[in-house]
Amino acid sequence: MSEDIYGEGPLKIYWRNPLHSDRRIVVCENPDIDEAVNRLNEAFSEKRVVIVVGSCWVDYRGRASSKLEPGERIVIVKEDGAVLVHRSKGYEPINWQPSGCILQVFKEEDNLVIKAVKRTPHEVVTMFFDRIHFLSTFKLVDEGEFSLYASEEDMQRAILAEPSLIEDGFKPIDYERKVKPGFVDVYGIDRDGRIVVVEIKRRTAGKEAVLQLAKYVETLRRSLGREVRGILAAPEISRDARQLLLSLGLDFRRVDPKKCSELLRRKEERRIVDFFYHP
Amino acid sequence: MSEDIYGEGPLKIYWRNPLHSDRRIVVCENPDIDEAVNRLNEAFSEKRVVIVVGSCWVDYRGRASSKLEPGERIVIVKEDGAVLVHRSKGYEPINWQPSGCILQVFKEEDNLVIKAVKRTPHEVVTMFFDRIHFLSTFKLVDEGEFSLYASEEDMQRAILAEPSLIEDGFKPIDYERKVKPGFVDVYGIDRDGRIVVVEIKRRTAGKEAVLQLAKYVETLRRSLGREVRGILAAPEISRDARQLLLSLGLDFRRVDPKKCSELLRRKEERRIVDFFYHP
DNA sequence: GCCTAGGTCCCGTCT
DNA sequence: AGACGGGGCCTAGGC
Repeated sequence: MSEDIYGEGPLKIYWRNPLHSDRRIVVCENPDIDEAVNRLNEAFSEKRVVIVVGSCWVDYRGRASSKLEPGERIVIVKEDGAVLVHRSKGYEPINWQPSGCILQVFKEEDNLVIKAVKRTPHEVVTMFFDRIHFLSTFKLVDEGEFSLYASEEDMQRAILAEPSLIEDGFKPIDYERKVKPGFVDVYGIDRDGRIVVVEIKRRTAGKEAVLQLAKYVETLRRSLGREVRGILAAPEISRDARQLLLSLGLDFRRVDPKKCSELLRRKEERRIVDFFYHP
Repeated sequence: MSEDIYGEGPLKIYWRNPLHSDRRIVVCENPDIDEAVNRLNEAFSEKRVVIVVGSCWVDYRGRASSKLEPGERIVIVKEDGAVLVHRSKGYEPINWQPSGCILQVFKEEDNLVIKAVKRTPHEVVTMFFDRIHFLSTFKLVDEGEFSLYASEEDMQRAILAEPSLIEDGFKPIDYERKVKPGFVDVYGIDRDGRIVVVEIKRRTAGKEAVLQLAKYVETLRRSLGREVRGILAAPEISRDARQLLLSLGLDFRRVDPKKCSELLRRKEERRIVDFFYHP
């Protein structure tokens, strides 16, 4: 068995000093059951993240119940009590417990037992290990922000379904329309009968987006020999891009990708309800 | 950096022998980027399971897109190419890729980059590591069977084996029967010879379940040109759903998933006993 | 490839 | 608390 301990600092490493108070990472290779029990108790009380790899079997009882026969798996226990039992294949854990469950660890008949209990609904996952290949516990530092964006395609579909997202009276004619050097996202006419080209961007539009729109507008203007309006639809536009947009006589319309995907979902829902109640 | 290698046998351990052909577990603590690239390439080509713990940021592009700013996380890559990025809290991975994606690993500007690409839909998850706390790769041996009880399938089988769970005189004719778009869970006739459609839910049935049943009843009524009864079988039904159910002239029957699985177990037991004692 | 439906779905939100 | 709907849902099964 070897053990390596890293300190708080990003690069300083403490070797074989389990008592160092700053230790953030503890790795035990091939620990015996007693040591594993100690390490896990320590980890659970300190709300450390735990990874156990070893030979285990698992019982689950709750809304349903299940039995997993022995085999080698990866078990993760997180700071908030979430538990995941992963096999060597597949996206999903074979057994699990969502966050907020209470953890117990003990030795029973020479096996390591980890019990994760949750209430409402009452559910119990019990993991039995007869061999632990390795066990590690961590204090992970993670303040990184996570941002999720809906797709540009959602925005396009939402605009086609609800053209007033661009402006009142806008009527789409076509989309993904081929113009010489590419595809126009949406193409239509405004309330005064003028041709409109819409360029959609899922994120803050920069000068590149403006130039792309300008290119399409210019191409169409020439090929049709008539006035063409250009509208940039995006959640935001950068200062420089707005400047450029105005100087080229183009318009900006704020469109939020998330709202677009919600709008689409609502439309779909209504379609189904209408089908049932007015068939 | 230390490294420990276990052999095929359950207890025999090979220390610091990276060339041993039987190695099943490789653990690298605090590896540098080049070593990590080598280990990962080796692991991916040998379809080993990988766990990486370190400081990383993640980009996702596909149906939607997302950005995860730097922080310490656990990344798991499985034999079949499934990828999971886990933060220190929560049941769900913050980023992921389902099984079947193609993996690339390389060094770029002193960072370790793991790229997981999937097609249909085309999706890319890119993970950048600037520090790796530890990296381990495994050949997990896992042939253990998994059994789940009290699923909707158990309820279906129980109803087919014991149709009085629905009502006295009910006779099932078919199950998983295809109707225009979808499948009827159980299909049969009641004591008065009327066609019955049964929709099974393993938990409290909501309005959606009622609408699902209504859809099947309506479709069959039209295609058969005769009366069709609809029965929703579930442990509970929500107030609103019950209201809707009644207004549509459908019935509810309380059926408990656990009792279904017990019934099946008892039937199975009896079958085995009968086989041995009255062959 | 599409569509349909289930899941120990999980999770946020609202009543 | 329950109820409802969304999800990069994932996954399995049919066509």
